[in-house]
Amino acid sequence: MMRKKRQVTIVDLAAAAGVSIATVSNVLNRRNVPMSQETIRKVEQAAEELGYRRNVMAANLSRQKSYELGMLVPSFGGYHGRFAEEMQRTAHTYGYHLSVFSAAGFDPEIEKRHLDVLLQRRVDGLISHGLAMSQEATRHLVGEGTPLVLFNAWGWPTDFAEGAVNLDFVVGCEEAVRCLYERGCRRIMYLGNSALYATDQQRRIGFNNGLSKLEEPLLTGIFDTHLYPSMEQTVDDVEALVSESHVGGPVGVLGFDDFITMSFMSALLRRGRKVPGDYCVIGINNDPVSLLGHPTLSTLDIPYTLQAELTMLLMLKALGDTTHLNRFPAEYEAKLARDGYEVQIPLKLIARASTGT
Amino acid sequence: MMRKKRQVTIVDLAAAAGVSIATVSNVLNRRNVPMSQETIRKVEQAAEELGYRRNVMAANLSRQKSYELGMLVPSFGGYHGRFAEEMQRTAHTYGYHLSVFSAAGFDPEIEKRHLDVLLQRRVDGLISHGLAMSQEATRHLVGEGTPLVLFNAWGWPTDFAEGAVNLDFVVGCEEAVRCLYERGCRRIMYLGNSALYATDQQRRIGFNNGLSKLEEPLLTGIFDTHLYPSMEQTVDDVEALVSESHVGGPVGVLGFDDFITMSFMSALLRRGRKVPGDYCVIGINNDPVSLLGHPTLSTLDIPYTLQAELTMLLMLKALGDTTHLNRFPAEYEAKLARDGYEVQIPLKLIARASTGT
DNA sequence: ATGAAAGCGCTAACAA
DNA sequence: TTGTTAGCGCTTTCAT
Repeated sequence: MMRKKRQVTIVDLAAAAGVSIATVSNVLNRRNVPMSQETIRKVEQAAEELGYRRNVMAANLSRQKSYELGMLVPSFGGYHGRFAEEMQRTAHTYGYHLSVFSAAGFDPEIEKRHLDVLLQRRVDGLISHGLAMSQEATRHLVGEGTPLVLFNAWGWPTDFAEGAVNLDFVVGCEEAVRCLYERGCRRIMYLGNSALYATDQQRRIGFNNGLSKLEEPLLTGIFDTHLYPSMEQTVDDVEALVSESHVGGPVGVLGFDDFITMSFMSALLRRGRKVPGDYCVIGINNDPVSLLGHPTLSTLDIPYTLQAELTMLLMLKALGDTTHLNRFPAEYEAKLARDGYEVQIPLKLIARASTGT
Repeated sequence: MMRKKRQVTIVDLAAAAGVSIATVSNVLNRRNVPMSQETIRKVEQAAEELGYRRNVMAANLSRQKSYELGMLVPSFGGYHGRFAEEMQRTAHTYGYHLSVFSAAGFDPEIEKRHLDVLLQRRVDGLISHGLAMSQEATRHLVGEGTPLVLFNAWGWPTDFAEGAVNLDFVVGCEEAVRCLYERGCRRIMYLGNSALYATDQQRRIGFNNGLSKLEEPLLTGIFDTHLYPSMEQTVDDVEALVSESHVGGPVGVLGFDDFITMSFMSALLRRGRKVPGDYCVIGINNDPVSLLGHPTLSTLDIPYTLQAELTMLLMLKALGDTTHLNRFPAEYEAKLARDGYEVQIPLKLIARASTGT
């Protein structure tokens, strides 16, 4: 077979340094065994001179552990890209390397393929959103042996994942509703997105919970933006509903995310409505876009670091990796104990111009 | 040593099917050697029943080839995330799997780390933007043997990369300037971003080229948004400059990207300026945000697929992988031959409301 | 059409 | 303090 230019191996280093390969291995891995300074120097020098580079495939194969983690996201855009970035950073902090793959939307086939490759690569653990592929397929594919930690997965079976680290959209949306109410809104709408079912459901639950806690009766409505051909038409319907009531004050709107909300707000402005004034609107995600518009958008902020740390904590526990466990704040442990299988990450409302003062 | 539950290997399959491991390997890899249907059936059945999953580390180690590619991006946001996604898809089309890592901004340390891990993993090839780390360091790190294909890297040495697939911001910006001129703008500004030096430079070159091709004299200016504490102040300075001239017509503005441009436009609207009317503005990237505002933003569209295909073509050539080469349109080959080391990807101007009609 | 056996580069138990 | 050696799971050459 045609091989590429032979790589430099520990055998070469051993020869160059005049020691055995075991010693080379020990030096290179800074293992906790006694060895003379002289040997260390010789080996390191040889490595430097020969331009040695460890072959992790061989190492992984041998020690049955890869220190590689795999992550699946539906896309690199918005929240998921940002979270993936944070996870890569966090994983590194704890000695792991994280590869991220995008499922290009929510394509189950692509998900399956990435999962399979990851498993074939013998990653130590998997991190994934509530997958698009069936839970049956997931169970079958992942099987035993490779721990799976979920994020933003609600109501997933507790038997094949270590747990789920979820953004608490329920409480977040409750607060958003409360905020709108306090700004004088007595007509409050939610702009949903049934295309992203699970996460939309959470928001709806929070929205309804929030409404049910208010004193005065309200005019409320839920609009599924996914079913509208354009945002203009959504606004049409919202305004039609609003005009039915004779209550005063601004109309409150909570949107599925900052994109949808910004888009809705633009449509509003385009037809001369005032925000705030005629409308108060709140988005979700604190995406950079929320700062771009005029007015700036009130939104729910996501504590990426917290979510990433807790996800990693769960993973390390599943991996039985006790080395770094003490580096987590004690409160994280407590939170884990309190929340159980589904860990909740609280969202913080950031009030900006779109909700007035 | 404490091993995890022993994996199912081809040895197990061989035993179960009553054949040798060589045969199992042949069957599983659908190699082009004669074998009886019966054997194939037996092996596949055994694999199915025992839940066999290939260990690619062992396979890669043995055949000295991984079919893995590594990619480095400065972040998962905006253009880079979108392009990374497209590259993953494209790589798969040609039988490769692509891992993407974010350098968290342009941190050279993180870049270095990711590169090193990728190299240790013996990926077949590397794909990277014009790195933040020094070219010296890059040369040293990558060394021989692993092909490197760059994207959006201008003026990089031709000796250690296979080539660079670059977005043609020069021509794109020329066209943008032309467009503004045709809309009646006789005062044309560029909003730069020196934080992203190389790509900003390309835009400036195009901007100046565009200006130099116009007939009438103009009032022009370049503002580096990176140096301003807020977009409000940038607008202040722009308006100050503009007020110096007594020329009529709208003011034309080309922004570094859609984010900066949207932000600028918002600031404009906030102080009562009309877009279009008082100002015509154009962004770059055709980011989803460009559709969110009011008015919608004219922008330069990026042909992700083309850029990804050409990047992959370059990579496959470097890998000496001739299997799929014929799947590329002949014009791609021609383009490669024409452009040489730095391949240019043309950008298309999308005229929307922000430049009027 | 199938199998035996020599690696691939590294780790780790054990011996010296 | 250092070395020997048996794997890790798979590919591939060369016999049979």
